[in-house]
Amino acid sequence: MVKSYMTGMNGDEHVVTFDMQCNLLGLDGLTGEVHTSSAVALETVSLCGISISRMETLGNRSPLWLFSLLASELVRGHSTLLILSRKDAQARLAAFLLDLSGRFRVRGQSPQEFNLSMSRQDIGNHLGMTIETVCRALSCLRKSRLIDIDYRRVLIRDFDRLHALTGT
Amino acid sequence: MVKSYMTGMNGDEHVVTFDMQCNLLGLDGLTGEVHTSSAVALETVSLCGISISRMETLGNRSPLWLFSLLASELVRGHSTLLILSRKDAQARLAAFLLDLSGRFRVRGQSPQEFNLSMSRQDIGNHLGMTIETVCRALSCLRKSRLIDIDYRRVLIRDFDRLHALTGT
DNA sequence: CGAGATATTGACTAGGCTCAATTGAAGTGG
DNA sequence: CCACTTCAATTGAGCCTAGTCAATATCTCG
Repeated sequence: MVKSYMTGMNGDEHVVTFDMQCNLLGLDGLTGEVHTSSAVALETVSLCGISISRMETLGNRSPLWLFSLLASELVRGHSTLLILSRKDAQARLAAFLLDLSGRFRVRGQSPQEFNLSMSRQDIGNHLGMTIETVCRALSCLRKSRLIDIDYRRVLIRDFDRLHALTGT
Repeated sequence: MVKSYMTGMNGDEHVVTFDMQCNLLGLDGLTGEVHTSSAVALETVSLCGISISRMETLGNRSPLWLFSLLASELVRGHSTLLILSRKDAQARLAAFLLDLSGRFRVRGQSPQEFNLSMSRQDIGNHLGMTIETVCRALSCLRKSRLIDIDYRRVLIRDFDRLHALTGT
């Protein structure tokens, strides 16, 4: 798991995405300008660099593939936007956990039980809420029997109600 | 001015972007799947359609141009994300107005005085706040002598302080 | 085991939402 | 031209969610 973040000129950071295996990082650098975001690994990772010229070659060979990739990122961003601008703390957490769950699923790992690689701080930063609110919302979800959570270990107990909570 | 919005399955709408002359609409359709967003014109507009195959041709001719275009949208989305997740009502409005101002500027129109083509409702929806909060925040900015606003007519009186307010 | 980081929980406060009333603008038809 | 309707915008009062400040609790790692 790798987190990507942008840094404001006041030095404040905003966690934009958490990326996993097979994700492409640093697409924001394709503007030709500088990268607007940085990234740090949250655990030991191996990664593969792709030069701009290599990207160009790939683009020539199958432009639609690359377009759709970028467009997907665009759509993903819009979804995140929707959640951030309209949902309350619990709904955000629910959406966040379900997003992670789905990404574990497509990678053949358990969508039901998994470890959070990131701190509460990072989660809160990413979802636009304080670390305390993250804790409280998680506790609330636990008390409602929607999830079990013990530090960074998550077990999803009720996918349906969790999904209903997100309102999407 | 055209607004693009996504519709949740509960029928609720979220205004994702406001687009102007020379903007490309519907890039989300490049996933190859369906478009995730719809668009409505807020005033009389003329527009030019580009087919997927035409996009492919353009992509072959100058892939980097198209990449950078999509990447720019990506970065733009991330900035919006940052504002939505971290700023309060006044800062969001300030950022919104300055964004519009800048876009008028590059199009040779007055960056200082302009008309809002969209309703308070749309603004609130886009910025993730209620219509009442939009009004109150605008009134507050007016009382602070940062802007003049009369219905949809906006005059920016103090760019510096407005920019400072956004905290970016 | 101890130190420092991370997480949880509580009490209080504040910014934004809800509900409600009023004003202003833009038509519409007689 | 004016009464009437309709919708957008503004403003106020009260409430509620999430932020702030503060105190513990638990984990991690040397």
